[in-house]
Amino acid sequence: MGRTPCCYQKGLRKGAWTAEEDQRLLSYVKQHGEGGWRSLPHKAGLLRCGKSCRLRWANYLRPGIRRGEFSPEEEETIIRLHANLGNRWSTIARHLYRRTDNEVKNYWNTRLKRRVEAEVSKSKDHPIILSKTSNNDDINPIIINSSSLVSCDEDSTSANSDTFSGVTKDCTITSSTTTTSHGVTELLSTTSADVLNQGVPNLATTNASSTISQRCHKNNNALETKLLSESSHVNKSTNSTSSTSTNCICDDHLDHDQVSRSANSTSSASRVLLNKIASKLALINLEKIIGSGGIGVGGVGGGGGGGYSSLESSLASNSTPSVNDNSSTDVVEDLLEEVVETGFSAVCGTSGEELCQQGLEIFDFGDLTLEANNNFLVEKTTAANYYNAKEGDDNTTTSYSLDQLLLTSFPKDCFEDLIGHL
DNA sequence: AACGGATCCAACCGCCTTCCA
DNA sequence: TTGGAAGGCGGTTGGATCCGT
Repeated sequence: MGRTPCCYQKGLRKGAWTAEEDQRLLSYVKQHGEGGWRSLPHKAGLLRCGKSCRLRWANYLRPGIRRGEFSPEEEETIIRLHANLGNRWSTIARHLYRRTDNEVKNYWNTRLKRRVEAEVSKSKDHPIILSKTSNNDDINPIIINSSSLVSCDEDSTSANSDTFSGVTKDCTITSSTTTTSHGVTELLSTTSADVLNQGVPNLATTNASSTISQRCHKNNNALETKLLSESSHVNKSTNSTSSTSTNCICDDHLDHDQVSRSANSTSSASRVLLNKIASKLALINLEKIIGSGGIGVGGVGGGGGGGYSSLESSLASNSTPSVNDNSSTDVVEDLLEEVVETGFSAVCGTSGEELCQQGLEIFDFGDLTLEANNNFLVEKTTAANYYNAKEGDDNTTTSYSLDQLLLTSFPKDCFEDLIGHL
């Protein structure tokens, strides 16, 4: 026996709504407001179940709903968020101006899904090479195959998944002829310290973020030492044709020429892949929720008319709470949820005021725009501007290449610190 | 013009979460 | 703390429309 439909009742109408029914529903809700859906049909004189009324209102009759063709910007947003979030239509819809989840879902299923799958299929022949061919022939380059990125494991319960946030997923890395699975944190650990050193100053122009970059640098040095040691062991104990994830990861330098060659490709397949990487980076930047004390905030306005979320509006009032303040737990959880959903980067401080005093810059890694030259355009603003943001304020943008973006990862223990606080 | 397959999308269904008494 | 009601969400369906033959 199946579950009885929640609104099963003999004599109720189903199927397409008539103009008269719409009018009845519209005028009733105008008069009495939303809610009380179960009793609404009877009161409004409709032979429909409450659920059907709610859906009709939410997806069709509610004032302000935008209908019609999606703009290219909206399409790109859907593709990017879907890569991050999967089929979380209501969440995705919240990032589009006045679109309903149902409409976004339909648009994905009927148009975008096929297009993206076709692009991804094409991209199988265009791997992106992130690591150089070493002088040591035993060390093979890492090749992140585009189809592998697509197959990133979305199941957080996977035995191999990186569990630090519950949302960071495994990526399959193809190295020569072997295929191995890695958490994205591990993947990003391929960033070498000296390259990090070159890149971080671009991102760390303030005291506060310099502190973070120093920590990052320190961690990366330790990581590199460890990996080099492991690599040397592996290279001695395996023959030269075998390839392991370890000897890939320890490679000293990124090959900027190769990265450039891949990143400069103008094929649409490559751009789909770069967008995918951008999406993954948005998740990876969860790790930047860290800090040396309380909690700060990240994210620059919703953009595209998406409006401010509850989190953003609470923060915009310069009232960022301390994590030690129990009354602020909800806000902190909102922050985490927001970061998880959008990929907004977050940085630390104990209050909005303090962040302002530190002159901190806030980068919005959740909303990367892929430029014609295959660089990523990142919105940024100062904490002061963020907290005192007025509608219509423009944020500045900075262009980063793929490898520069890769430098923005931070140690995962920082995130765990924060979880500990909660 | 008629037919049939493909596509679109509003609406339904059932599970899950949240709310509240 | 608990259980029922209400609401939210995502998967799926089926009728309408489009389009090629």
